[in-house]
Amino acid sequence: MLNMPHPARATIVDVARAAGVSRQTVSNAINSPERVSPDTLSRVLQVVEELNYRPSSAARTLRHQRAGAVGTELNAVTGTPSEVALPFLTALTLAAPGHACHMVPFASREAFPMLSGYQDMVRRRLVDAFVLTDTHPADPRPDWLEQAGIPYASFGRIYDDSSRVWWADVDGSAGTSAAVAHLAETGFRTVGFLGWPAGSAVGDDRRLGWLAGVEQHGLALGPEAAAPQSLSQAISAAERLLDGLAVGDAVVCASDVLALGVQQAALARGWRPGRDIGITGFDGSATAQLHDISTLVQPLDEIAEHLLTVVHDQLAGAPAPTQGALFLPTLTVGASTVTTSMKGTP
Amino acid sequence: MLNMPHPARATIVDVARAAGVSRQTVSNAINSPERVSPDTLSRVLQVVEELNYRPSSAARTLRHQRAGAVGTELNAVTGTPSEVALPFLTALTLAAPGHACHMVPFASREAFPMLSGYQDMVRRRLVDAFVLTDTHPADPRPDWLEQAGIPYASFGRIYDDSSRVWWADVDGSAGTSAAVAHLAETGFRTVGFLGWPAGSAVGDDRRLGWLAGVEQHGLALGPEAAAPQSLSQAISAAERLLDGLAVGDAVVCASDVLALGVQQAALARGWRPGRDIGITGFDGSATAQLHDISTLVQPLDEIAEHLLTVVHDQLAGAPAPTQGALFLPTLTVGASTVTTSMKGTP
DNA sequence: ATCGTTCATTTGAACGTTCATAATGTGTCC
DNA sequence: GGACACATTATGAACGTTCAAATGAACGAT
Repeated sequence: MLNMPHPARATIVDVARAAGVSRQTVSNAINSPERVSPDTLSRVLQVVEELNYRPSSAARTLRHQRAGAVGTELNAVTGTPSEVALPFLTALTLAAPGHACHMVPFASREAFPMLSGYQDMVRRRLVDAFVLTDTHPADPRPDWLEQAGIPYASFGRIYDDSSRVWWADVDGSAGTSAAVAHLAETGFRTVGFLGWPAGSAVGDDRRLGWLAGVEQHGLALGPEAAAPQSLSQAISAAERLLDGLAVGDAVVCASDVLALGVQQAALARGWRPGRDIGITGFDGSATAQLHDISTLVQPLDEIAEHLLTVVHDQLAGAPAPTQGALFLPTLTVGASTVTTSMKGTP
Repeated sequence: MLNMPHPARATIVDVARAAGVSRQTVSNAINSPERVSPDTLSRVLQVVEELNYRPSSAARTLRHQRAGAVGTELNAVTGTPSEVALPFLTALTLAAPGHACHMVPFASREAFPMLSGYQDMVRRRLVDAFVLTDTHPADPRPDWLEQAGIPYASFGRIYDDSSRVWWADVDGSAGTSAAVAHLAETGFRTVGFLGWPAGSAVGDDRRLGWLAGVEQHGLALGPEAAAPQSLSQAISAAERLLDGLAVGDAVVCASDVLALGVQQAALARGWRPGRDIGITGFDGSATAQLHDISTLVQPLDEIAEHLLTVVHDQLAGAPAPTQGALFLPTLTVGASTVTTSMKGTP
């Protein structure tokens, strides 16, 4: 089996030879340029360019005892994957080079993740830390990882224990509150709410923002309803909700799929979204974009940046922050709250 | 800065000492068990378990001159990311351990990918090869990589040059043809088509399957229309299309979004999908699932498996295959072609 | 002239693994 | 009994990098 020869890759010794210096000087030129005299620096860097040298990450990992990589689990169980999973992974991947690391996804077909999967990756020195997603109340992973001494950061609050601070999340309440503000500005006067069945921490939070927003802007509190994250059930719930609303009212929703349900139910009874009824969703998902629904876009870039900082700090032994971090979503306006024929003050 | 001590990780020498053998014997016990006598083997493996030893991938990479990793680019440019991007990445990630490797995603905000990004990852020994996605006619990447001697495999045909064989794709024509067969079985007699504007290789392929299917099953050829991958434009095109169809007819679509457009247009004129009009989409995307549209699900697991085999073979210097590989999509039936009240023969 | 100080650079060692090869023991055949 | 084949285990070296410590040179201050 004649092994395909990799295109000749220059090593640090090749560069050293070509520049007439030692290994270490090349290493310094790259990692601590201030330690190298200006003329040797430029000479070395030029050779680096000529030979297209890049330090081997494997050798670095071996030497530093640090993989320079962060693992993250992809949900592979059949069912509805989170609508923001890919954009979030993309945000992490984009932010990683700024933290001198890269992402390593992993997945299993087991319904529930197992610690051993996480542990193995660390033991094999494939990753130093993890970014968790879809963290839910009673999620065992924060406990596991903490006891195993494995750094992590979670996208989504960690509910069990308020002493856990290694997370970042979207400020749902502020988001729906901002949605109500937008509806008020646009001219809607009564605002209802379509959420998830009570008990979901994320959903309850978003509901509170609706209540606060309606009060703060002196609007009329419309009815509320709940449905799970399924379009058909969202439509059913929306139909009941619309029975209690009139043309000119609005509905704030806890997710984009729920908002889509309201949109479909409205269309079914001939109400034009954005004109006859205002609808806002939550998450900034592709679904909202596709259906032109106003939605609260999660600041995934900021969150990814923050989470990588958090794991980096843990690896560096920096003191833990005092609390998790909340980030504000931003409203993206679609046709579901404003149409070309602007609503005037009646 | 007190560095957080990694939980003590056992090395191969620790295992060797504890088992009373040499490094190499431990290595053999793990990599070539047949070279080790049965009793030493079991003794060593037991110690491996006790100490929870896992070989350092960094040391292996350094020694083998092979990263054991495959890179893949995430499309980070704003716009509509492919609906199957995440499921496909998940499929790759699931298949990777079977090929003794892991995936490394990367991304940039540049509109067009640059070779240098790919080259750097190889030079840093972060990855050995790449899986390309969204390959389009005149895509420069296959050329680049081939000239740089970097192994790759593409999800999606490589159009420029039929001598390129390192790809796998979905058999679009067979897919739409199967969709027509399903519609025929279900009782539809006239079948139209909603595709993308002519010139898209993927779209043209899927259109041919519709034509062939209609002929093969002796159905009536309905009208056809085209729209880009945007819901509003799909709806407009679908409205024109439906004008030329009657209740009881069906439409095969080149994508799930287009199918959604037909569904929405049908609902708008009071036609019940699955009963009054049959609709099939393509891709098995979350959109189709959400809206309960019959769709042709891409066999992503098979494709991922195949692509990893392809890059592995290249790395091993195996002879190139004679052609790319096509995989059949499978039809998932939703409410858009069959409803609870089964269509009988009239 | 001698001694320290500082700066730029070099050298030896180590990170953990596996390849190539050597050493050891175990029979087998004449 | 000795030469040979074979199975099993052990040793040295190398992959490419960076840390810690050593060397050498230039410069003042004494």
